[in-house]
Amino acid sequence: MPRNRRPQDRGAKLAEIVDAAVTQFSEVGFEQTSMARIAAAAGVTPNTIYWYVADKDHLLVAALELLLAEALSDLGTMDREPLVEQALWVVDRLRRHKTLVGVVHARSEHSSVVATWHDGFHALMDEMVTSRLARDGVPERQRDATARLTTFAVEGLLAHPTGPGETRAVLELVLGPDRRP
Amino acid sequence: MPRNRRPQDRGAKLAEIVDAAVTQFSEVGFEQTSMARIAAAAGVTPNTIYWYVADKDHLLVAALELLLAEALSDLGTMDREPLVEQALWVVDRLRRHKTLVGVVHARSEHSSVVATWHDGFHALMDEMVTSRLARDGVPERQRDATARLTTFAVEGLLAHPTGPGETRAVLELVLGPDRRP
DNA sequence: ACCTGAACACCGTTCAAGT
DNA sequence: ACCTGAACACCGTTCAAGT
Repeated sequence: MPRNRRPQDRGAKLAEIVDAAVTQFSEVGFEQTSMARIAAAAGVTPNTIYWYVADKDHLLVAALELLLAEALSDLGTMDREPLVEQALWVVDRLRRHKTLVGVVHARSEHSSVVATWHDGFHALMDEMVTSRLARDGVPERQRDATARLTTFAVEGLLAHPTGPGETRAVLELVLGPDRRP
Repeated sequence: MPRNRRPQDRGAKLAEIVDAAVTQFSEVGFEQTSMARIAAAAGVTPNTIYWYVADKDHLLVAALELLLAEALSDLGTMDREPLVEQALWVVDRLRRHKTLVGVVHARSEHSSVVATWHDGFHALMDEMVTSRLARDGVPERQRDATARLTTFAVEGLLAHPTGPGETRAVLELVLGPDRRP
């Protein structure tokens, strides 16, 4: 009778695979994580993964989308906090997945899915930061460059180990209270 | 009679291999470049490379060292130019090898040679920028964070495509003329 | 000292075959 | 529709063997 057997399992199984990928990518690293390893963690055979995702880069994008969605949802809570605090929170939150910054840049060169996700991510970041800068009264001429610089600072802080004081100092240099006129 | 046959060839051959690696890494990308490809470009068999370098990561470091030495030597020419111009020149100069930024970050996680080179590179950058900031009269408290931010900005500009105006705007935001009191 | 041919373990991915 | 066993082409690296 059921035209599609277990119609809700499909999404659930995919989610399991993506969850396994997120964990392995962040703990072991993208390149060091074989499809076989992810498959084992998800309780399937390596080739089964290919029924759910096209290839390893699509799996990376799925993992990134999940991570981003969670982070954005949590970030919503601190909507009214100063930008520096929000950026600081993002850095702290994503430190766990710092490996992925370099991986995204490296893979973007030769995988169009990753490149497309990467572009969209930056567009989103730019838009979020720019609108908040506008709200804070930063003059329009400075907004674009400040938004770009903010993203670069966040990526740089993620990719390189920096102490708490240093991290705050860098972000305040970009978004600091002295920037509000 | 010669205890070591062709004593000067050793360095020359190594240089050929590293040159081939630099070219292939920048044109095709590090991951996409197989040892076989580098070997072919250098006119040797794949396994011959292993007589000169320990592994692919050591070859990457050799390539980075060559690139950095060349860039620093050329940069010496513009020692007296404003910092913004120097940074702009560096970005423009290294755009050809932009792929390597992400690769270094990605490989640093699991290769100690690459990690060590990466650390040294940042220490050098910090020192260079800090000393120039001091010369420009930037107060000591701001120097460290500004130096860090400069590196992050340069890396960000390299990793992401940005137009000339945008690139300059970002760098001026960090090092701009308005920063001199 | 220098270089090679042949092999090793492993990788992402495919595919014919099962249910 | 979903999953698998077995295979494919390729990878970085090793090693015994040559000169």
